[in-house]
Amino acid sequence: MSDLDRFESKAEILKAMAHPVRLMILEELVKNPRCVSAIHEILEVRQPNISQHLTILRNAGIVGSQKDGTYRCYFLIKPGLVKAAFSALNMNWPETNIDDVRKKFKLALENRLQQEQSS
Amino acid sequence: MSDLDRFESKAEILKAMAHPVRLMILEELVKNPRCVSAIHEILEVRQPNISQHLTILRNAGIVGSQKDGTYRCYFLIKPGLVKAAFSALNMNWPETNIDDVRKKFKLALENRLQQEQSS
DNA sequence: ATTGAATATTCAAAAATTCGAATATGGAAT
DNA sequence: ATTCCATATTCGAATTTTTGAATATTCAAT
Repeated sequence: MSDLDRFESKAEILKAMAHPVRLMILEELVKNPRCVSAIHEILEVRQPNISQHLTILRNAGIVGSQKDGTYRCYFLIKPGLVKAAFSALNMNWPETNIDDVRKKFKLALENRLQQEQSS
Repeated sequence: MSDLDRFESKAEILKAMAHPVRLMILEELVKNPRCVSAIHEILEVRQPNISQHLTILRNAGIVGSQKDGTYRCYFLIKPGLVKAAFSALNMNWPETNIDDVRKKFKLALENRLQQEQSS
């Protein structure tokens, strides 16, 4: 697997998640499997559009679905992944200290210039 | 903050990360602050394009930068966020058992229909 | 068979993203 | 002052995403 390929599939997952409506859908699905009309009641988004977003999530392998009569039930294929992503986004992360950056950068730069000379 | 707004900013972050080249850049920055030319050496991407991707990451508040002479050093503003995101993506998550879904969905559906009647 | 409810698909237009090419800026060194 | 190096910006074309509108499909119930 090429260096770029390694990230293609991860980018696909992130891209599929990277939409406010789809995030809202996923938040619902974290709590419970839901059929389209249940999602439709919660979100102020037209039904065909919800189906479109669900298709995107399905194609990305993030959700799966199962029919029950005229209903279709959607669920998270890897709930852990979605939960972990949400928790990463919700966490109040500390911000980098700029002085640390300066130190590390100086070191990295010196190493790089040294390598250039020796090669 | 409206229900939709809550997810707008999270979607912005995910969208900014959701590109293979930007993921590669972020993976480098997890290890160390880097200047543009260092990134350019690692990735097979033209320099202006790297600057464009860095601008996207900067606008999303994911990276910051600091000048040193003609170099400009980029760093992660919230390394924890990026690390958590990578670890979520790298983890080998277990997949949902389809029978669990059936049970949960039946329950959720029944509750929903009951609520409709009583209202 | 027909109807109605739940969901999906198609199409088109607007908006956003992507990236190369060319060019610009800004600092260092001569 | 000029040149060189590191980086940024602009512009345009190709592609992709987004969403509404209209329509199609599928199943259940009558």
